[in-house]
Amino acid sequence: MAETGPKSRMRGPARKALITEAALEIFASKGYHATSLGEIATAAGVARTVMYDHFPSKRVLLLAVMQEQNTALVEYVGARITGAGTPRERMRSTIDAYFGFAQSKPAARRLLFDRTDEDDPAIRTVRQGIREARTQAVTALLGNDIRTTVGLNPHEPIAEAMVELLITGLDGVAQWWERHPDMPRSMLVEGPMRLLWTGLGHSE
Amino acid sequence: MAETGPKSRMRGPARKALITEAALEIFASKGYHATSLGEIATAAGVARTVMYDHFPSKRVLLLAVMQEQNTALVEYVGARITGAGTPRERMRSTIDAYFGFAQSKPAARRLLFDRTDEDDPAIRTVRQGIREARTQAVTALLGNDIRTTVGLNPHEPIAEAMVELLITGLDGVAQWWERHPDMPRSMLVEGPMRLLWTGLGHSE
DNA sequence: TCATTTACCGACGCTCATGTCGGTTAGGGT
DNA sequence: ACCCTAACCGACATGAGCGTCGGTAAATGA
Repeated sequence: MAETGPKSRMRGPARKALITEAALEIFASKGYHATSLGEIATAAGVARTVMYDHFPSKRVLLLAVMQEQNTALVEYVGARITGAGTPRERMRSTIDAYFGFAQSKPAARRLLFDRTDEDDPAIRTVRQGIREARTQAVTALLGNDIRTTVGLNPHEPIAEAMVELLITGLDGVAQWWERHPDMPRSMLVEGPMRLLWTGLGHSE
Repeated sequence: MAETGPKSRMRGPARKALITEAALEIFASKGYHATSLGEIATAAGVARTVMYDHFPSKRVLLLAVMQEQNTALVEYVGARITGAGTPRERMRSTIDAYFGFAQSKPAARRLLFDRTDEDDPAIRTVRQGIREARTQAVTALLGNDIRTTVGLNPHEPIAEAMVELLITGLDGVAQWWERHPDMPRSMLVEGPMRLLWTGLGHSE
């Protein structure tokens, strides 16, 4: 927990920021149901009931944190994905940006994309929306290449499945990176680029 | 819930099988913390306390179901992955087998591989073991191709990351398939095969 | 038929977490 | 210097879920 000093009374927004920060870490590490508001409150240096001065319920708190981190993600990746350059350059840049996000905000990545606690309808809906936005963005990025190389209409369902393969695969690399943080980011960008652009079949 | 009739007393193992079956479905659909033993008991057609005649605790029940379904997975996929044929043929066969498992036992796939409820140390450990076994098996399957085409020593860490990319990517396709069940399995096998063997870069 | 095993259940105790309410006091505005 | 906004907290009510215990009656077998 981040002790801000022995005793001091903060202004609303500052305390709220501390709370969302703590909530992000704990929700991401333990999941929604396994974390209690008391835990988050303690980590934020405050009594449990103060939570209700800022958020009406545990669920709303989680949803607020998710929205907040999603806009952070969009700031990280959004510009790269629609930028200039060849598709290959844009793809490398996008992958790099996503790994940058995963590195500097690992808890946010987990909270947004790990499939956890989706029994709650509201949580499920929000996550689904975020995932669909990601899929759509990548489809727009790669649509042409999917057509010319794999020979698929990017609007056909099977093309969507291929985009899903890329996205979840790259996210899997990001998860692997959490367990092997010594690997330099550049290598994690170049590896998938070679694999995906070259393919496995060049030996035949 | 599967009503077995108005009233009849089953022998131990039969009732136990009903319980694990119900537990698989509900644990997979709602996650560990969000499901109660009472729910599973009702679905199994029995009072809640009967659960304790078969399993000492909720956690042990989940772990038992996971172990059970993991051996089912090994039966599905194990033979294919070490079978005969070119690496490409074995890879196609393995992908097909995994999709077959995902199709016929979607709840089992979710329970074994979705990253959920890993706050519990025991659950985390078991899942990690299952995932590592999967990674190791695929590394053995593809090690040579990774060397000859991507130019990586299959024992180097970065090669492990690439295997992780493949595995999580394919699992992502399986997840996508749950939401689009009309897609024929053969197409879901051929799509990734073309994508991964051909690569995206043949247009340049 | 009768005894024994065992599948099954209701009621209880306990813990833990959410959300409410009223009160207290620090600190900024005037 | 004083007031009053609002940041903060303790105590309470409520409910859900886990695990225990002792009892009941169905099935089995002799």
